[in-house]
Amino acid sequence: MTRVSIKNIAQAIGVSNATVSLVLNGKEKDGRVSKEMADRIRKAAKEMNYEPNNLARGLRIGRSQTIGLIVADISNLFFSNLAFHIQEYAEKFGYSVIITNTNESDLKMEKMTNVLKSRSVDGFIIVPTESGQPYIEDLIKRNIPVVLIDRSFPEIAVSSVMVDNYSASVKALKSMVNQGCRNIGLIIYKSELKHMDDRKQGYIDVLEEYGSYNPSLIKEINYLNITSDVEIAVESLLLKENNVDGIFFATNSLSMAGIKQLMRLNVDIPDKLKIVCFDKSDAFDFIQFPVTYVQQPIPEMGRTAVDLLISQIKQPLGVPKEVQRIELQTKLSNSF
Amino acid sequence: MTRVSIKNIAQAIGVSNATVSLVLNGKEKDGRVSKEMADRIRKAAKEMNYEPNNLARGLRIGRSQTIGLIVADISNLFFSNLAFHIQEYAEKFGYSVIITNTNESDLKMEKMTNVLKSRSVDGFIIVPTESGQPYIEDLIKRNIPVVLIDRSFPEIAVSSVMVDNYSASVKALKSMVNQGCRNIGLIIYKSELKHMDDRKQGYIDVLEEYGSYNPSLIKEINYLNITSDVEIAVESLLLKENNVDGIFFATNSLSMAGIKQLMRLNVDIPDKLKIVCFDKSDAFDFIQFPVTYVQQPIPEMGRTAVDLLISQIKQPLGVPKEVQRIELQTKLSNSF
DNA sequence: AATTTTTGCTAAAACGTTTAATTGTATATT
DNA sequence: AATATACAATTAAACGTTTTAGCAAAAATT
Repeated sequence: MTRVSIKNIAQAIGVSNATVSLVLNGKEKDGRVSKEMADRIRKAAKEMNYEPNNLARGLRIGRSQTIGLIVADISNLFFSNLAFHIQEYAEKFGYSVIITNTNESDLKMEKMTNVLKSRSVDGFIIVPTESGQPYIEDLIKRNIPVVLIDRSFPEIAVSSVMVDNYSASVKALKSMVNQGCRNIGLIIYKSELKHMDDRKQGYIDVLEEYGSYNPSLIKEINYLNITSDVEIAVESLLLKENNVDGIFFATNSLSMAGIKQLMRLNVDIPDKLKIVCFDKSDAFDFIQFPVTYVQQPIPEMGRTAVDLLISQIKQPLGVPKEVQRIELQTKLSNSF
Repeated sequence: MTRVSIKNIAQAIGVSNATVSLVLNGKEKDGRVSKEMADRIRKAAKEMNYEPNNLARGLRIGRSQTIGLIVADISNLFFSNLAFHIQEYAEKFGYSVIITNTNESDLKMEKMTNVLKSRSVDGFIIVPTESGQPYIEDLIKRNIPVVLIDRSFPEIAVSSVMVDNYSASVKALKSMVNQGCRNIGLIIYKSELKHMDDRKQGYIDVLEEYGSYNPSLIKEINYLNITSDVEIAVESLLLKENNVDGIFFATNSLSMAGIKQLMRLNVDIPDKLKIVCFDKSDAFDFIQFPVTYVQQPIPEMGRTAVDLLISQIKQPLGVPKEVQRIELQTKLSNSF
C-alpha cells in the first residue's frame, strides 16, 4: 500500500527506470523513446496512480520548486491578499509557496529564513521587518535568490517590488489640497524603512509647495501601541489651535485606528475634516462617510515579485544576479 | 560556494558521515560517540554554517515535516486567521505548512491535493469544498493523514475539528428571542454541507419551540451571487406582511452583504430589527449599531487540528487511524 | 590470562529521482 | 559488403541524509 515509484512502473512494464523517467518528464525526444513505449508508460503511470516524489526530484536536481514567502503580518488584509496572488501565480509555474509570518519581529525573521533555507526553498519573497537587513544580506551573500516586496533596503543590492510611495503620497496630498485642505496632519509609523520615509517626504514636499508645511502636524506612531498612540495623535491634531482640516493616514492599520477615534469624537467628515488612507479596507463599506484611499496594485505586485524571483532562480550559477527595483504606480480611489 | 553537507563536516574533522549524523541528531548516546568528539562535531557544524537538507532527510526517513493546508478562501478573515494559528502552532513541532487555496472550487480541490501529495506532505488539514468528499475519501484510502476543519463529511470516517454549529445557532436564536424577537429570518448558504445544515436546524428547533417557525423566512443564498442574492433576500424579509423583527446571518460573508443592504435601506437597528451574525469582522467596529456575533474559538480550532494531525502522523503504519470528531463550543459576543 | 562487555566509531545500503555515457540494433549510405 | 547514421533503450552514478550491522580496541570480569 506504499506509494508507487518510477521503479514500480519500470518493473511492471519491463523497462528501465531511465526510460520511464524520460517519458514522464516529456523528454522522450532527446532520450529517443519510441512512441508506442512512451504511450504504454504514460498509460501505466496513470493506471498505477503514479505521483512523482518531489523530495527525491529536488534532491537530485538541486531545486525544490518551492518559494518561501515571509510576510510581516498575515492577518493584515493587504498581506493576505498579496500572499494569495503570489501563491496563485507561482502555481502556474509549478512552484509551491510556503507562507510564514514574522509578526514584525526580527527574531522570527531570522528563524523563518533558517527554517526555509533548510527546506531548500529555491528563493524568497520577503516583506522585511524593520531591522531585518542583516538577514537579507546573509541570503544575498549565500547567493540565494531574494525579492523584497512592499519594503526595501536601498543600501543593499537586492531586487524589490514596491509601489511608488512618494508619488502615492503626493497624489493623496494634492487631492486633499485641491479639495481645500490647508492644514493637513500626517499619521505615520515611526520607522527607518524607506517606504515610510517616502510617504512622509511626499507629504512634506506637497505641503511645502503650498507653504503650509508644519512639522508639528506629523505624528509618528509606535506600531506596538497603535491604538493608544493613534488616539492621542488624532486628539492632539484636532486641537482648535491647529486648525486641521485634513488627515492623511500612511498605512491601513493606522487608518483603522484613526477612523475609530474620529467616529468616537464625532468629527464631521468630510465637511470639517477630510481624510485619505493608504490601502483599502473592507470596513470602508460600512463607514457612513466616504473614505478616499491609495489603491495599491496588489495582484500586479505579487505577480511581478514572482516573475522577478523565477528569473533569478533560472539564472545559471555564476552569472551575477541582476538587481531590479520595480516601482509600480498607485491610484487614488474616488479621485477627482 | 555550495551548501555544506554532513559529508563536508565529516571530512573536515576526519570522521565518518554516520558519526556526524548521529551527533547532529542528538543520538550520540545510542550511537555511543564520545563527549569530546560530539563537541568537536557540533562546533564544526556551527562554524561551517551547516544547515540540514530536509529534502534528503525527508527522502530517507519518508517524512517531510510538512503539512498541507487547504482552505476555501484565504482572503476571508476567518480562514486567514485559522491559517495563521495553524502555522504558528505547527512550527512549534517542527512542521512547516504549505497553505493553498481552493476558492471553493472542487476542481482546485483535486489539483491541490495532487500538488501536495507529490510534495510528500506528511498530512493534510482541509476545509473541504461542497463536493470535495471524493478527494477526501481518496486520501483516506491511501492512508494519508487528514483532518477536516470547519466543515466535515459525516458519512466518511475522518477526523475533524468543528464548532458545535447546532448549539451556536441555538444560542444565537435564543438570545434574539429573549430580546423579544418573534419573527426571525435566516440568511444562509444553499449547501449540502453538514455545518450549514446544523446552523439551519438550530434555527428551526428554537423557533419551533416558540411556535413561530415559518419556513418562508429562510433565505438560501447561492454563494456565487452573494451580493445580489442577499440584497433580494433582505428586501423580501423586510416586506411588511412578514413582520420580521430579527435576522440571523449564518456566515460572515452573508453578514457583510446583509448589513450593507440594511444600511442602504436605512433600517432602524436594533430598535426595529435585531441582527446576529456568525463570526466577527473588523468592520463591526465601524458600524453605528451594535452587532452581536457568534464567536468561534479560532486559535483553539487551529491547535486542535494540528494536534490531531500530528498524532495521526505519528501513528505507526498498520495501526488503523483513530477517528476523532471534535466539537468546540462557541460564545456569543455581547451576550446577556 | 582468557573471556566477555563496553565503548567509539565506520561501512554501506537505502530513499526515488535524473542524466551522462554507453550499448546494441536496424536502417541508410557509400 | 563495409561503414556510417539513426534509433531505442540501458547502466550506473549522484544528490544528502539516516540507520543497521559490524569491527577493533579498551575495560571489566572471571
